[in-house]
Amino acid sequence: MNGLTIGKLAKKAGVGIETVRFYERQGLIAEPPRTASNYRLYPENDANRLRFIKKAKNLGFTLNEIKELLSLRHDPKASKADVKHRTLKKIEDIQQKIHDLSRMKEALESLAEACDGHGPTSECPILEALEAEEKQYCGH
Amino acid sequence: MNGLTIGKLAKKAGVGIETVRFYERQGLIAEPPRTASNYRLYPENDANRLRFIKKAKNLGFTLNEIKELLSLRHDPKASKADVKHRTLKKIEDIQQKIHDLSRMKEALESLAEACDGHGPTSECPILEALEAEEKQYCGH
DNA sequence: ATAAACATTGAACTATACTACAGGGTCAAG
DNA sequence: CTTGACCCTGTAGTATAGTTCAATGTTTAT
Repeated sequence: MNGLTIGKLAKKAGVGIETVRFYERQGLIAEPPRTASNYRLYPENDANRLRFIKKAKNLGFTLNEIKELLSLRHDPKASKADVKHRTLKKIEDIQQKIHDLSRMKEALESLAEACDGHGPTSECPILEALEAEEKQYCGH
Repeated sequence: MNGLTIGKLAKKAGVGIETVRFYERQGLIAEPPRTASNYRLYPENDANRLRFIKKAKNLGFTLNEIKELLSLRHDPKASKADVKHRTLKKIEDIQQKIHDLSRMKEALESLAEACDGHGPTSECPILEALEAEEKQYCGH
């Protein structure tokens, strides 16, 4: 027994069956081989691909961005230099996201502390969290 | 001259005018005072609020989640303990996101290295990036 | 062998988050 | 005092990411 039916795959990846078919239409997962009775039979590894998509979506990437991320490895019509260039750009995006999340986390930690009655805490740590760097660029 | 018209505010925050009115309808920003001629007049600080919303959206939070985040400070009908509890939960979410992004970044760095012809690199670092921890919980 | 649980397609429907009018009023410059 | 850039409300349309449904075929368990 090799391969997963769409239901097994969906369950393993924690997504809906319809979502799997939707991702196939969108080109996020490859069309799998079919059984004699026309059932899709997925390689086990597609569960990881689906889980990746799920997490990446949770991290604010659109399906199109995720498609790009997944196509970075083995892109046949792209030079190594081009792949490297695009990869470095993605890394920068991600670095920025990590940075923003870290600031948000700090703000929430400061808020949690304020809840203990320990103070003094800034009046509005959450808003401050992500605004500081803008000021440096824009000078408002 | 105190306060920003909706157009000035939108420009300062880097969003569309319609978006500002939409966020007002959704309860993400407060209804501002109006001029005699019924124009909205926003406090300067609302630009920061809008920028926060923009960034948080980019980090994968929905408008509803963002609303919750913004209401954590000064929630009148909630005990300090309750606010603290919800805040700690948000911090965990964020910690998880940072973790996932870090793994993704590592994977892309490994991919970028592979582009230099330095090797050997894993065949599929991107998929591996986010799948490892699942295995530990599910034992597949 | 028959019912329950699963699979197929295609099309319609939903939620979220905007975005674009239409039809009007306001304001600042020349 | 008009022209253009701005604002108002309300409604309708769009993009993204699914979700549901109908009508039908297949597999599995009793």
